[in-house]
Formats: sequence, C-alpha cells, structure tokens
Amino acid sequence: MKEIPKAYDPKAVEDGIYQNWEESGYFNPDNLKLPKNADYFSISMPPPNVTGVLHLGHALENAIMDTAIRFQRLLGKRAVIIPGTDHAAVATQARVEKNLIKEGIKDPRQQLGREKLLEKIREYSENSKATILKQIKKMGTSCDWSRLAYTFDEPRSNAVNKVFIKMYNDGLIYRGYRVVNWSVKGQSTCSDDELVYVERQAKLYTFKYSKDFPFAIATTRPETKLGDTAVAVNPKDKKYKKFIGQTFSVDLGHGQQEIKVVAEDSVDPKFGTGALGVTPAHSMIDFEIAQKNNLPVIKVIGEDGKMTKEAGKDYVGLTVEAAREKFVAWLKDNDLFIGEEDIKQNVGTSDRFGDVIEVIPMTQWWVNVNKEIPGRGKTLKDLMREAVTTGHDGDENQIIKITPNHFLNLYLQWIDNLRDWCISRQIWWGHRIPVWYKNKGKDNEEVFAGLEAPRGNWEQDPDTLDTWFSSGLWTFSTLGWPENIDDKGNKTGDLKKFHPTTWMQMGYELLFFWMARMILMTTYILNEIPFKSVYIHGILRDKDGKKFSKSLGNGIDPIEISKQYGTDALRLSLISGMSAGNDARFYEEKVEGARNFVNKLWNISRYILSSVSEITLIDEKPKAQTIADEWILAKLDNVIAEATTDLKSFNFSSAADTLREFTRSDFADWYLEISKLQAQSSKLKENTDRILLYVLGKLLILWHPFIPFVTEEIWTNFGCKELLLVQKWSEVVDLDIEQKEENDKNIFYPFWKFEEVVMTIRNLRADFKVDPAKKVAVSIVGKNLAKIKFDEQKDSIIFLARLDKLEVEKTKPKNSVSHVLEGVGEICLHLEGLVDLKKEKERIESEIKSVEGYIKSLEQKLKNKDFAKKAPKEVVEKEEFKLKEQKEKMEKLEEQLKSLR
RNA sequence: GGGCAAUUAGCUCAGCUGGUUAGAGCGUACGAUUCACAUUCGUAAGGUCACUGGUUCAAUUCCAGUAUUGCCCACCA
Repeated sequence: MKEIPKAYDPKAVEDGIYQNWEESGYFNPDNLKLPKNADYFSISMPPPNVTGVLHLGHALENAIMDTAIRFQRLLGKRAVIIPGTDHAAVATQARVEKNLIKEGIKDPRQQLGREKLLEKIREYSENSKATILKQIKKMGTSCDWSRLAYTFDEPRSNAVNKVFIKMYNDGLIYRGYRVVNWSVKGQSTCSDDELVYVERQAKLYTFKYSKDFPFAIATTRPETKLGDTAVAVNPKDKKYKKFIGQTFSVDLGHGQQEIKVVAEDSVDPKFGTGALGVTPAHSMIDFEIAQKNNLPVIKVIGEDGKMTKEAGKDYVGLTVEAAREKFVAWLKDNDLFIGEEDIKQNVGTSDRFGDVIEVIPMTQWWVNVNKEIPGRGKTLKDLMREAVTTGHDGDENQIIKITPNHFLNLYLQWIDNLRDWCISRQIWWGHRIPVWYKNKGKDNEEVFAGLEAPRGNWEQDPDTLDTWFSSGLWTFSTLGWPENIDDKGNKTGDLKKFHPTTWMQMGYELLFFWMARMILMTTYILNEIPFKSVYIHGILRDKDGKKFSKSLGNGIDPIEISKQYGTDALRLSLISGMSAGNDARFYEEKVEGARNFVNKLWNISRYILSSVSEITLIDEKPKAQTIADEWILAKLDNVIAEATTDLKSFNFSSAADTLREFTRSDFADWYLEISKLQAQSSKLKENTDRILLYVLGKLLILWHPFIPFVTEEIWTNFGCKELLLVQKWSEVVDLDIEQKEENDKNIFYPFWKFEEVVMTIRNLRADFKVDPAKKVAVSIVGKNLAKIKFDEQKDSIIFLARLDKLEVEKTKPKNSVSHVLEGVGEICLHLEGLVDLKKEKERIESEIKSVEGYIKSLEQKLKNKDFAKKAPKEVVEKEEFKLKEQKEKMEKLEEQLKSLR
C-alpha cells in the first residue's frame, strides 16, 4: 500500500515538476533521444508585449500551444516552441509615460529627454519581461528557453536593420510626403490598422465657397476647408458635369484660393450636396484625389493639433474646434452658410493614446506594397496573396492553411484595401530607422541607409520603426537569420531545421497586424512562407459575453486562478469549450469543474496504485478474462484513436471531451467498480491489476498534453527512469470493418446491455424508494440472454445493483415492478409488501403511449415505398429492427397491463 | 454600404461528410455519508434544434430568404 494524499495539491508539486522538466533538457528538441530521421514540429510563440503581466488571453495561447507541442513530443517529433517577448514600441512607451504622468512628471518627453526616458522604459520593460517569462513557466509551457528571443535584443535588431536596408535598396521602402494618421496626444503617426473607429454625433454643414461659386458643398470639418484645392463630383452626376475641369478663385477670408472641379467616381451624388470639397492635406481620400489630379496640398492643421499659418492669420494657433466655430460664424456673416444637420459619423481614434486621429501630411517612411520587387515580377501584395491562395510562387506545398478557413476571405479583403504601410513612428522606444542624413538643409540632403553612419557629419533619423516591422520577422529572426544563411543562400542551423515553422496559433485580432506582416516579410526575405498552418482562435469573454477589460473591472488574473485551482485546472478550463475561430466564455465555475476533474483523475490513480499488489508499468496490452476486461481494453483503443485524430487536427476541446467521458464514466464509474468485484476472485485479481495499471498508464499519457502537472506527478509512482514528458504516445492501428463489427457485437453490445440492466434496476429502486443500502432480488424475464452474455455478467449485475438474488424466470413474479428493456426482456424488481397497483398501471400506460408513438412513426417511414426503394439497405434494416424491438416491447407491456387487471 | 460568423435544455456549449423519437457539463429536484474521491456517488425533470420556404424517401444537419446577435472592412465628405 502506498500513501498518497487524499486530494491533489497543485501548489505543493507544480514548481518542482517544472524544474525537473527544465533540467531534463527535453524542452530543447536537440536533446530528445529520437531516431535521426524524426520529424520536426516547430511553433513560434507569439511574443507577449512587455507592457505588464500575463493576462487570460496569454494563458489561453499558452494552453493551446503547449497542448499541441506536448502531443507532438509524445508522438516522437522534434518538438519545439521558440519563446520570446515583444518590446511593443508605442504600447510600452505609452504605458510608461502614463505612469510617469501619474507620478507627477507632466511631460515626460520634454522633462526627461530621449536618453533618460528610454532608460525608464527599459527598466520597466525588463521588469515586465522577467515577470511575464516567469508566468509563462507557471503556465507549464514547455518552451525551449535556450532559444529565448526578444524583438529588441541584438540579433533581432540586427535582423530589423538588415531587412530595412534590403527593402530600401530594392526601392520598396521610400520616404515621402504623404498624409498620415497623427495622434496629437501621442505625437506620433499610426498605421491604418491601429485606428479604432468610434461612432459619434457630428454636424454636417452645407455652404458655398463664394457667392458666385456655382454650387454648395457639405462637410463635417468646415475648418479644413481653408485648405481646399478642389471640389470632386461624380462624373455621372448631370448637375455638375459641365463644371468639371473649371477652376474658380475664391476667398474664404484668408486670401485667394484656387478651387478646381474634378471628376471622381467614388463621390456619392446622394450624400450632402453631391459635391465633395477636396482637402488634400487632411483626408486620406482627398489626398489620393489630389495626387491623381495634381492638386496642391495646403496644410492648415499642424502636428500640435492647432491651425497653421496657412490657415490665415485669423485662425493660426486656434484649436480645430475653435477654428470651426469661427469659420462657421464667418460663413454666416458672409451669407455663404446654407445649413447644418445632425449626422452620425465614424471617427478614427488611436488605439494606444485614445485621442481622435488627425490626418496630416508629413514626411514619413513607407513600405510600398504595390511596387514590383526587383527581379521577381510581383509586388509585396502579390506575395501576401499567393501565400494563402496559389501557394508561394505558385508552389502548392507552400500554401498556408488557415483554420477556420473563412478567415481567408477576411484576409484577402484586407489586402485589397491595403495602402502603403507607414512604418516610421515619432516615439523613442523602438528600432531606430537605420538611415542617416548629411547637410541637413531642406533642399540639399544626402540620404544613406546602412548599419552604421558613413564617415563625416551624418545624423541618424530620429524616428523609430512600427513595432510590427520587427514582429513581421519573428519566425525567422528567432531562428538565427541572417547568420543562418550560407554563402550560397541556403538555410543552415535552426533556420533549416525549423523554418517554415510547422504551426502557428493566434487570435483573430492579429490577422492583419501580425499574420499579414509575417507573410509579407517572410516571403520577401526568405522566399518561403513563415508557417505551414495557422490556427485562429477567438478571445475569451466573461460569463455575460463581455470582453475582459480593465475599464470594466471584470479582469481575471490567470496566475491567481492557477494558485487557487492549479495550473492544470486552469489549462483544462481554457481549452474546453474553445473552438477554432470562436470566442469562448470563461468563468470560475468552469475552472472549478476542471479542478474537480483533475482531482478525480488523482483519486482514480490513488485507488489503483494503492489497491494493486505490485505497481509496475504495463506497456503491453494485457489479456482479457471477462467481458468487462474486453470492453475496457477495446474502448480504450477507440478513445486513443479518437483523441489522436482530434489532436492531429487541433480539435483540442473535442479530444479533451472524449478523454473526460472515458475517464469519468467508462473507466471510473464502470470498470473500476467492476474491478473491485474481480479483485475478490483469486483467478482474476492479478490480471485485473494489470489491466488497471495498463489503462492508467495510457490515460496519463493521453491526458498529459492537457494537464501536464498532475499526470507527471502521478507518473512518478511508477518508478520510471524517464519523465512522462517524453513517453511514447500509443497510436492505435485502425481495425478493419469486419473486426469493428465483431467488436460491436461481442463486446460493446453485451456490455452496453449490461449497463442498461444495472441502470434500469437503479432506476426502479429510486422510483420505488427502495433503501439504497438494502439488497433486493431481481428477476429477468427474457429469451436469448446468451446474446448479451448474461451468465458471464450476472455477478457484476448483482454487485453493482446491490442485489441479493438475480434469477431468470418465465413470467413476471408477483409483487414486483418491472421495466421492459429492448433486447433483454422484463427487468422485475421484487418489492416487499404490496405493489401500488395504481401507480404501476400509470407507469405502464405512459410507457405504452410513448412506445405507440414511436411504432407509429417507424411504421410510417417503412410503409413509404420511396423509403424502401431509395434509402440504403442498412438504414432500412436498422429501422426494421427498431420496429421489431418496439413491437416486442409493446407486447410485453400489454401483457403486464392485462395482468394488473 | 459590402462581407463573415452565430442562433440547439434555465446557463455554457457538443452534434464531422443528412437516417440518434437530439447529447454533455453547470444549475435544479429527489436520494445516499459503502473503506479512491462530498473537489463524491445514484436517479430524475427540462428542448416543436430562431423563423419561412426549397432540395430529398428522409433536414438540427444541405440551399435560399427573413429576423436577432456578434465581428470585420469601407466610409458619408
């Protein structure tokens, strides 16, 4: 007998187990004892931002990744997760600045200066990084810490610079004066994807540029009209057609302004007046119209969010709101104002700083997605499309498989709308743009892109790169690019082993931010896809379906949950109910359920390990001596097959369900109970022990990917040299159809009927309020009981249903209540004292009613000639069998009813 | 405006390529303190599978439409 605690205590063992795993070195696939030709399975961990602590979303990702990688490791692959963290440029700087402002430093950038502020951010991010890495370990994630990376460390920075320079030399990165999304609060640009659209009320003003201007325009931003250089109308719009091409000179109170009427298909003739005032400097669309028509760009709003000199002396220095008011007043004074109406409007806000974005023309760095890549005959956009459609360069083996597939459309649609990517940011925390300038005069500037400044008086660009620029390189920058490319351009080392990575998981919110950029960068730089397959999951929501957020205060700290319920319970509750592409709800009751299950597994093991004569690992399938033995062994094979299929196709939740059902219901509730009876027999005891140990061993391996700690802890009892972590997953050879049918007939059907008999008796006992502890007698009236191997299972029925007598009889005994069980017969429970005839009659009558209905529907189906003709033979036979069964049941029920009269 | 998804028991969700008088967990009701486990065990109640059509011998499952919800994109200047 072995002493095992009554309840599983995760706190006492988790840290030690993780340490053992780490020390074993097996997280690094190079240390796995595998045949030389073993396959690789690699995952790049989406690097968490170093902006704080691990949140529930991270916990979910870790659970998913680690379940996948542990399964692959058990399958005998060289499995690796490359871990890392992300410096998260804007997000981190914004967070630190916010903290500093709270501490009383009103304007951190001004007051501290670049170096000091960077120091603060570095300090914060290092702290946060250490915390997060520790927390990832707490989640049990088996990543290869020897390959840990950080987007902002030396090798990754080096990769960033190299990629930038290559793109620059290929003409794919350019510096240009274009309109950008500008956050006044953050004093930085942001990309189109970093905008969050918010609906708000706005006023749509209608006015004329001047009294003799032939028509009016409508706008929600009158103050920007000071910078208008054109009016766009739809060329199909008859009202305005004749004006196209004409130029009018108007005076909006700050000097003469040329307004040209241009044609533009996208203008909606029905909106407003059907004429669009074109403000090239402060609208993306207008800027594009201006470029097409060669119109001048007048910047009337500056980086400080205030009106510029070009807006005129009456407006310079005013906020946009003040300028709007003033300009509308001016229009009214000058009789140009026509009217205003309330409308709903979507405005873009900065996802990090939260303020409304101004569109402003500036000189920034851009990635040109529509330019042909030298020597490749296609654009970056083409590459991004190919990777998910025809395959990279038309190679079918290089198609990224997206699960679920419907995200493909979303991705393609996004690419269609993709504009050049603005990659320069005016914040300080990030990879500084590797470009130097000489003679920093406006007109005569020499530009150099390289790792270091050339000799002489050169000055580096002050801007930094969009954080997604470095994230885009993640799958290969973490694998030693560019060092791991040899002279001939071939991959070597880790890059050769692990790239393209095998599998990637991410939340759908990262589809554009990250996935698209990884595809862009990787296909361009390495000429291959970043990952072969990507699994998209949803986000976690609270019990009411709301997103977890700080402002709602509904946040759940995964570390707290882990402390309270154990990491295994956390992981299992995260995985179950999660399906590809869909959001899942998360709440504490779910964790509780998972915790209970983990404890159940613990107790199953506790029972087995303390009741067997000798604890040894049984690897070979034991022989079966009883129906129950046959059944549990066959059932286990089925479960292994199912779980394997599910895990191979990344249906984690479904695999866990299958295992849970088997463990709880089949193994614990049925086999374990029967084994107690079998253990009483000296003939069966030894073999039953072997079966228990065998099933338990397999079960631990099956469960290990999901709940690694508890399984590993139980495993130690077997006294094996090797950790459970690196055991062998047993794949089951598929049975052929004949064998399957044999199994069904000889093993599953008899056992299933056995279960039904036991449940029927229990049901009758409960129904007639028989004392649960009392032993009772049962008679079975039935023929062909050999078919369900009754004799062999008789003792088990007696044991599980708490009987003192079980007989087969010809007729229903007096003083008994019964239930008709298809395929068996009447199960009659003897009662003490008289049977309540009225109640019994009612029971039978209601049963007859339901069977009648069933028979009717079956008969109807079978009478239908088309059904007999067109339905497959098996289906017809099945229905006929059902009908026969039900009719037999009916006969018995009617007999019973008769006997009651 | 364009697109995508979802709609099954009080709640959270399964139900794969059409044939089960629809399944689980939680919750609820009743019962049990038997030596693996009260983080337990047994039993039960509870659903016209959102709606309307169509295809089919057969539709929760396929198709179309409607409604509701959620999401993405474009954007109204």
